Amino acid sequence: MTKRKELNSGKCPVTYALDIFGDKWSLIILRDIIFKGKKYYGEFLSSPEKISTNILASRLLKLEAEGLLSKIQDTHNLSKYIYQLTHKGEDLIPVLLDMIEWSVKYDNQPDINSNIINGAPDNLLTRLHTDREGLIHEILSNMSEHPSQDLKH
Amino acid sequence: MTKRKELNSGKCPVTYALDIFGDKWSLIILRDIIFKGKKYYGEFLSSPEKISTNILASRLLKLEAEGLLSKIQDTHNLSKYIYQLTHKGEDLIPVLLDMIEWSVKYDNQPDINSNIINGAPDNLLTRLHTDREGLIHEILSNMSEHPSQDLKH
DNA sequence: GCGCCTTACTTGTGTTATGCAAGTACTTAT
DNA sequence: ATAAGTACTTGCATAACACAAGTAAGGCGC
Repeated sequence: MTKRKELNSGKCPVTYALDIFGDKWSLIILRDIIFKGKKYYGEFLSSPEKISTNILASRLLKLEAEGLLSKIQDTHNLSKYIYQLTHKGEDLIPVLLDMIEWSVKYDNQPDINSNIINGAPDNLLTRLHTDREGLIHEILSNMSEHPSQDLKH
Repeated sequence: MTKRKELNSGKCPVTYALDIFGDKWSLIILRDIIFKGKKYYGEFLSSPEKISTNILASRLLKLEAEGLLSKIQDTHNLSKYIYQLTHKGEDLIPVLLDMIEWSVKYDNQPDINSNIINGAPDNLLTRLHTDREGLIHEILSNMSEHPSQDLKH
């Protein structure tokens, strides 16, 4: 019983979101950061989806410009840069989680259900319903935990 | 404390999803069906985002081929076809809702918060947290309620 | 039946985005 | 000093897209 007004405001929220991350590569990059703990340009290049170097550079620039990522120099290797999520980027985790839940439900590849995303928290699927908040917090703490892996000292 | 295995399964769930609806236009079409109650080719064309006719046709074909939409002839006008969501398509509503929530939080256009999506249920934002299931059911019932609008008798 | 409008596309053409291979500049390791 | 690592940039071929026009089938008035 909802009224449907035909007036158009400036921009619909869905369009706002799609203009920022509504392409395949942006979300692949975000997935790599969120679930695989990646942070370097070279790490993104090594993903099985094989993103081109120019596309990766342009997407990182755009995601940074839109405030989803921040780029800082790695103090332990000045030729490397660390890309990490801002709060605006972190708040996209629910979108990714819903997409994963949907895919697992409808992708009938046999091997996919046993191995959701390499590096994602255990029991991700069941916890989506029972402990969504805790799951998101674990993902966030996993991300901040990982930078220390690369400092070999 | 999650183990990160480096083995790659055939296809990651995020990639599966993106290969199906990971472009701007597919999600615009789904938004129009879900929140605006649209169902005809001509209605999709009239959206403010101005999708081209050939792109619309190719996307409708793909979404149907992927099982997100079903296409049936309108029995009251045989030159028209009704595009409607399958269950697989309906299960994308949570993704759209999360995207809307994210956009409303970060899009600082002043007029956007007062008028979320024309035709969407009232109090959508607050109900995202307090009554997510009920909200989804209302969206679904809104969709099935609307076909009767066009049968004038 | 015969125009004429509506509806849902298809086709052709120019422009934009992407994919791929190679090259550049700076930093680090030997 | 030289080589290797890292993060890009550049040039070119290909694919996707936007735009305008055209086609085909159904509905409607007469």
